[in-house]
Amino acid sequence: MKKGISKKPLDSASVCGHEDPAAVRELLTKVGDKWSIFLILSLAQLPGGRARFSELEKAIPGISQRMLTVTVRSLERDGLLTRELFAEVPLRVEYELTALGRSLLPPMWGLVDWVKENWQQVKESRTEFDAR
Amino acid sequence: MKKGISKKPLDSASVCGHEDPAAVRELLTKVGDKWSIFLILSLAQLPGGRARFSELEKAIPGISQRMLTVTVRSLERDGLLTRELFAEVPLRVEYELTALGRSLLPPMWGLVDWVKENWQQVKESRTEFDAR
DNA sequence: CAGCATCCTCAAAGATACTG
DNA sequence: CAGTATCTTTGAGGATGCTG
Repeated sequence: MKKGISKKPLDSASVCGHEDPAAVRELLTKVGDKWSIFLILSLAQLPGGRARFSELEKAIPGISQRMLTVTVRSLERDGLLTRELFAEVPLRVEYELTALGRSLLPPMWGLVDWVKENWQQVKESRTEFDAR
Repeated sequence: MKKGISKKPLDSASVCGHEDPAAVRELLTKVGDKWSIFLILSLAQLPGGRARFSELEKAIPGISQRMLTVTVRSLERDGLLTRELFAEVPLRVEYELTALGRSLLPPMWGLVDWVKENWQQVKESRTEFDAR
C-alpha cells in the first residue's frame, strides 16, 4: 500500500477530515494569518515578552491600527495572549503571550525560517515561469 | 540586555525587516494560506506523491474548482510543484511536489500538528471569552 | 494612549456556464 | 478530464473621526 511521501500517519482524514474538519481548517487559517504570525513573533522577541499597543504598532511595519486591534483581540480570545490594562493617565495596556501562545512559537519559527531560506529560489522560479 | 523570550536571534529586522520585508511577508502569507497548505499536504500523502486534478479535488474537501486551479498554478509558479500534461483522451494532468515543495513539508507538519493538539483548548478559551 | 465606530473600497473567492 | 471565462458576492482591511 503506497502512502505517498509522507513520513507521518497523516492521511486525508487526519489533515482535512479530523474530528472537526471545519474547526481545524479555521484555526490553521488563523495561525497562518500574516498579522497573527507577525504579532506573535514580534511579541515574543520584545523585551520581557511583553509589549504595549504602541510598541506592537512600531514592531509590525505596515499594520494598521484597526488590524492590530482586531488581531490582538482575536488572539486574546483564542487564549494565545493576555491583555492587561493599567488604569493610569495616560492609559497603558500590555500584551503578553500565554503558555499556549508560546507553544506556537517553534512551529512558527519553522515556517519563517523556511521562507527566509527559500524565498530567493521562489523568486527565481517566478521569473522563469513568467518568461514563458 | 533583555531580548524577549525568543531563543533564536530573531529580532524585529529579521522577521519583518529582513533583506526584502515585502517579499518575505508575501511568501509567508502564501505558505500560510489555507488552500496552499491543504494542497501541499494532500499531494504529499497521495500515493506516489503524485495526483491528478480530480484526485486533488476529492482530497481537499470544500475547495472549488476555480480555487484549485488558481492555487495549483500559483504553487507551480513558485516552483513548489510540477504540472505534467498527458495529451490523451480523456485528458490527464498530474501534479507532483518538487524538492523545494517537499522541503516545505516539515514546517507545515509542525503547524498542523500544533493545531491538532491545541484546537480544543482554543475552543474552550473562546467559549470562556465570549461568556464575558 | 489605546482604542471603538463608521464608512468605503477592492481583491479574494464562490457559482455558473462553456471548451480543447 | 481539466480546465477557462464571466459574473457576483463576500469580507478583509484601509481611512477617518471620536472617546475613556
